[in-house]
Amino acid sequence: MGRRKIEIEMVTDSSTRQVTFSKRRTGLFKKANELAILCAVQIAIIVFSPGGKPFSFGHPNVESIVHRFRNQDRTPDEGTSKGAESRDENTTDDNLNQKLLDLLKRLNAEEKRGEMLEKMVKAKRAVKGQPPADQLGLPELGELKRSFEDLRRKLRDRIDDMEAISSLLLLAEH
Amino acid sequence: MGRRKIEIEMVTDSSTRQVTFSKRRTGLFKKANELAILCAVQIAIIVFSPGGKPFSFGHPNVESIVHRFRNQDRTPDEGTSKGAESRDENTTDDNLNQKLLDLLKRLNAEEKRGEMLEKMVKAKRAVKGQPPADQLGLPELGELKRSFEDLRRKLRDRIDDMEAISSLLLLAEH
DNA sequence: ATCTATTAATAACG
DNA sequence: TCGTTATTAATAGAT
Repeated sequence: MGRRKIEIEMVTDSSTRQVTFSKRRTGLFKKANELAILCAVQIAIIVFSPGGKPFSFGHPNVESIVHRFRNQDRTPDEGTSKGAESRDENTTDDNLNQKLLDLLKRLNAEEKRGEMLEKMVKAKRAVKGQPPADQLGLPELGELKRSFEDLRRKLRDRIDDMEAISSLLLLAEH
Repeated sequence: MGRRKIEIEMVTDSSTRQVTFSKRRTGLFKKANELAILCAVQIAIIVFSPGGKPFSFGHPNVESIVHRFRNQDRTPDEGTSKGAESRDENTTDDNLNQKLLDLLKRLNAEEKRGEMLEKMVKAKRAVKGQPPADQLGLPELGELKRSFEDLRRKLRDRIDDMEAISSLLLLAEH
């Protein structure tokens, strides 16, 4: 679909290959977005450029979809498309309650973490004012950053749980 | 690119939607395959059908790509489709602290919500045991569900904040 | 980055 | 789901 038909084989010229990558990645993400909207489905794409840089597309976001995919026991085969199974049917009430309780357990765990973060911020504020405002490079920053990333990861998992639970509630509601 | 141009909005007829999903998924996977070969890159796609069935494409396979993505998880030049990106430039230290404090404020707000959810679960447990386990359809379910969705929405926002803050911390670190 | 001749994808239908 | 085809959309090569 260009001035000429091309064979599907590696583009040898690296410059051309990069251009092709950029154009086609854009097109692919656009298609993915259309699919998500037209069919109201979740979709995630991860692709590494020829230079090894990661690019991703997610509707609504990559992480939750990856998580959902991993939790789903039925693994469709790789390389092509293949359907697996739908939702678990035997959703007992106990099952539901257990999930809710698990969720609450995590909520509490993260409240603690929230408190920890608060302390760290206070500590950081205390030492503030002296450094040239722009580059502090304090050791606390690294820790703070790690904490954030950890918390973020947990939050993502929790969102996944919530999506699952919402589905269950929807089913229970009829 | 069919007999008629269509708007990118959810296809209302479920039968048509399923057909559209199948065709476009096939087309998308084909494009992904071409991109992988033409540019010699790794790519993975995960998509859930309208019926909730998982489909995947991976070159060379989904798992290795997801793993690679998770490990060197740095924010790519490009990212998701939705969610208005902000990425502010002038990152002063005050700026940073303000963001951290805002985040903590939200954390506290959600702790309260967590407590509320806990109460609701307790209430639900109390009335449990009588209903036929399968279909309770209690009014509480609807409320619970709404609460979850609301909380989920807030969590998503918070993740966005955290991503932004992580970036800021990364910058501050050098 | 933009342009456009050409090919490729697909919406509607059978 | 599969095949056909009128149309639209993506893009290869050039600027």
